[in-house]
Amino acid sequence: MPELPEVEVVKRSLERKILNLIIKKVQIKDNNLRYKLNKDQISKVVGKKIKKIKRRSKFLIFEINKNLNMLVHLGMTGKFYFVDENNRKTKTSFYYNIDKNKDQKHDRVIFFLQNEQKLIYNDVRKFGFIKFIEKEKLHDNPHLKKLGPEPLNKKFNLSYLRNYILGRKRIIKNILMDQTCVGGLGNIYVNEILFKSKVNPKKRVEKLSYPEISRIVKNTKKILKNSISLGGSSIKNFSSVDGKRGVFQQNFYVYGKKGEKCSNTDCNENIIRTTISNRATFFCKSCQK
DNA sequence: AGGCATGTTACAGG
DNA sequence: ACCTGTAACATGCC
Repeated sequence: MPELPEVEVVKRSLERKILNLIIKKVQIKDNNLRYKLNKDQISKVVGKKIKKIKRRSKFLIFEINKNLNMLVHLGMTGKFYFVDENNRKTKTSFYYNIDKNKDQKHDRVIFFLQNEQKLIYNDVRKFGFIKFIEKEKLHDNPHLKKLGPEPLNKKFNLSYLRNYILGRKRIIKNILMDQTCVGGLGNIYVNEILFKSKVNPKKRVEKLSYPEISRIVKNTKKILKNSISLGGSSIKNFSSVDGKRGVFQQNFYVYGKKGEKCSNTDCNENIIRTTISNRATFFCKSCQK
């Protein structure tokens, strides 16, 4: 589910709820996430305060008592939700599975917080992870070290991308998916960005014109910002605070639209689905050259 | 039953 | 060193 906009929405929602709360206890329900948590790490966290929450590409970074960081990646299906003292789920904008029992089955880590609330990390497929890292070791953490610029940062601009592309012989979709080029884009957004930019996902980067590169940069920012403002609901089961479903999904132009008519008004082609590096790729062969 | 799924990473081969 | 494709991870849904 979570690409940059979803992670950003999760971050903002968490900030509103858990900032400056003390972690009273951490319970591991299932320690088979991508990396195992160990007891040493857990004991360092207990009794400490969540001071700050940051996002770097698709990673969440919780600052705990200034010198300790908790790095979280949601993988494909990771999510956070809250349970109050009566074991009632608290609805938040990142509460996306309606079925309580099913949800509980995939609870992996429970953080018992100061105000009698539990913050639960739930992950169906267990591709996500939680890691504790000393603050001074954070900057050379292998997960973060090689990340490219944030797509919404001004460092990600025409000259950056033009330069990055220089001397590389890859197709544009793989470049945008590559977290070392730009950090935070995933399969859904890259499909959408290339459609809006009228660039064929298989186009080799050395053949891109400046206007095309420029459109890609601009549409990247525009699409991500728009999705964040809609609550980052790129997700099938997403349900926002007021119960509205899939707000963002309704805004897909190509992703999952195989066989449907191209949404450009002057075009009569149908959207094609193909595969690039094992990932579903949707495009209009008439509009995206 | 089989194919597919928002992500990352290791590996083999070019 | 750079690039690609494939498979693997674990689970559920259509």
